[in-house]
Amino acid sequence: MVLTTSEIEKLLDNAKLRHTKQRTQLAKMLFKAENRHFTAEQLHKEAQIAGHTISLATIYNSLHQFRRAGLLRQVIVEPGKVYFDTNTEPHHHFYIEDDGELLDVERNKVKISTLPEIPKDCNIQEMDVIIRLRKK
Amino acid sequence: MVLTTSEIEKLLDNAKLRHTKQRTQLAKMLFKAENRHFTAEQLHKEAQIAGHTISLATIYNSLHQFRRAGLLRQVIVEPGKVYFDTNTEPHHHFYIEDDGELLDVERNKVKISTLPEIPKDCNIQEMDVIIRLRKK
DNA sequence: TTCTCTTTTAGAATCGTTCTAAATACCTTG
DNA sequence: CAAGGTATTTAGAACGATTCTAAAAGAGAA
Repeated sequence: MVLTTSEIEKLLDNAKLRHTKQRTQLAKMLFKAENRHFTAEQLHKEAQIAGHTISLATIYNSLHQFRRAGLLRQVIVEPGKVYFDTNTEPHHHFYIEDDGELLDVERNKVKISTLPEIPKDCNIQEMDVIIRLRKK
Repeated sequence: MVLTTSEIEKLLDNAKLRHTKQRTQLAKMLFKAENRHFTAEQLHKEAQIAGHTISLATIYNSLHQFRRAGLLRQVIVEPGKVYFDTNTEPHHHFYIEDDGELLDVERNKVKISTLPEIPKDCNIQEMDVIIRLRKK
């Protein structure tokens, strides 16, 4: 279930981003029915396989633009590499350490009943729960 | 409250690490009454200020040895840098995004009452809760 | 079309970390 | 204590992910 061209246009308009070939191609790859987790490098390879010509720099640029527009979220689970997540709802993650796979955990599957006192001069920005798994 | 030389020796013995000048100096800097969070670079600077001659490579080597021995834990909260934590008990973290400061949150301050179902072929390795804060 | 501003790009630069190979330190054993 | 063997340390190179740079290409407005 891929977005139509006009849906992509709307998405880019909302993000206040011009419609360029590269951004349109990326948006079509990313915003489908199912959410996905990926790194910039993975997406670059995928785009090349799909026959798109897009430089790695543009991938990085676009991912950060999408992120600023609230269309993507970063997930940090491993030193030296950033995952992006098309699921921008508050939720959590399983991280399978053996193969670097990231899986969504719905928010309501982790019930947090007590929170610590927040330092007085701070606001909560976000809360990440990462459940690290190893294969048996 | 710094460890005595013989306490450091015991600590290195338990970790099955030879007593070298560098490891002893680092252990003395790290294992004090209060727990601390730091990066390899920060520790390197600190060691130099204390007048110790220790290369960055040795800092990295030693930190990983201490980690393997269960004396340190890694915390990953930011792309492209690893924090170490002398608190090896299960616990959580505040991360103050403005200045990269990491604070411990005792385990019992976050009560997690429901956990999602774990993929059948996996075991839980660890669970990280990171509460990201911004200064008002 | 022309002008201006934005976007893309290849490649260089950067940053934290790891690797390499040589020098040094440590610990036996004779 | 000296010799020999292994472990450790080190400077600097290498690395991998990411960001930067400056130039070329593209988009939109007049």
